[in-house]
Amino acid sequence: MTASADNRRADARRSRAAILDAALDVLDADPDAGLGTVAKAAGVTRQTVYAHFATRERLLWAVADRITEETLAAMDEAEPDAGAAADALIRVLDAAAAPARRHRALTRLIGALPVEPDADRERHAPIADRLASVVERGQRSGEFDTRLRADWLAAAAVRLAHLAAETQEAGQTPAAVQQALRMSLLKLLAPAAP
Amino acid sequence: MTASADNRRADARRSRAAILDAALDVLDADPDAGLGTVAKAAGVTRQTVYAHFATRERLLWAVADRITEETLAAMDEAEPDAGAAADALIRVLDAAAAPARRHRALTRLIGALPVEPDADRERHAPIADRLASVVERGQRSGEFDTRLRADWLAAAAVRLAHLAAETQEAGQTPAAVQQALRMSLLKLLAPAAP
DNA sequence: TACGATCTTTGACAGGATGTAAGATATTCA
DNA sequence: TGAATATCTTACATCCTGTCAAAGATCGTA
Repeated sequence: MTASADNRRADARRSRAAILDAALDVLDADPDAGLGTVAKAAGVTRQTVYAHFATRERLLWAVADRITEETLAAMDEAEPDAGAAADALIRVLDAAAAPARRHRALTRLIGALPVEPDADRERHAPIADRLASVVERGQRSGEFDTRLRADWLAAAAVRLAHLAAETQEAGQTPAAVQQALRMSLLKLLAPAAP
Repeated sequence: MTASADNRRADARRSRAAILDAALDVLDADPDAGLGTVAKAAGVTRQTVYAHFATRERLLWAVADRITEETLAAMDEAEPDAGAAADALIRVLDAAAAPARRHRALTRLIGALPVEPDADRERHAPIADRLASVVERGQRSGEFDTRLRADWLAAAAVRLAHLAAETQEAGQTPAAVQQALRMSLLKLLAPAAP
């Protein structure tokens, strides 16, 4: 009764992991690559891919989960509970951006998947929650506005961070973009004037 | 030398328009539909589609252009130059949201297309420009903050409007979402405190 | 270590979509 | 009406997704 809920699957686990790794690489380099290409990169047959993921879309979702986990880990490492809420928020936002930036094409691809809104929300819930709790901390401490919902503010912060990332890709200097983002966030989050 | 740069194409124009119309309908209902389905809906053969659009992707871009035009028209009808800048901005933003909402699935599909950042920016330029000039008007009149660039503020407003649309789809009451959006925009755009 | 269960491989197939091509036919404009 | 242009029909090549079945390899365990 030692820890092995995964009965009988030493090689199966290996394959699954290899496929996921390969999918990360291959599909990020070419989002239109077929499962055959992924399989080859994983050192496995196409049919083995199907043995683990019934459909292309399911594989994509599994990859999405993986990126989400990376993101969560990066966020947690950025110490959401330390220091001023505003600083923490920016720090965590920045950390969360890294994995998505690392897998740009793949992120686009996954974002384009047909999705029921509920499942989508549930998928992003852990990320949204972490941000929302930073916002809540700021609201409790008086740093942030309490008239707007924490989840709204958290989501808005994410959007602005995305915009900043894209603006930067568009060629503006990182410093200028960083400053625009920071000022925008501070204005948006600022508590009501007395 | 009368206006007919489109030499020799009375029926060709008809077909092209029919195909575009059909693509709007069909692909919005089912983004995975094949070109055969589009052709049939247009009352045309698949090969005729290829005669007008060398590839599926090109057809999609043509559809995107069409939606962009719809959006521009809707924005212009919302009188960007009338009244207070903040009201105008919200009004125009709201008008711009309608076409995208009308073709939800299609918008997703197009958004997922592989795209060179430059081409993408150029494509959205007319929309961004209109919004930016409303922002500039507000900046000149002292309604808006001048420390942030007008194009940044315009883009930020678009993101927040998107967020509002999604939040509403997620089940929150339109009134609450509208209010959150309005308050957020006003805070973000507000001029620096003396 | 040998067995039985689980995974993987091989090979093959069906269905469907994207593109391409050529010749015949119809439409348009002049 | 005649010449140019667009469309239709038919056909083909290719790629990708999914599915199936049987043989082979690997794993955990008795």
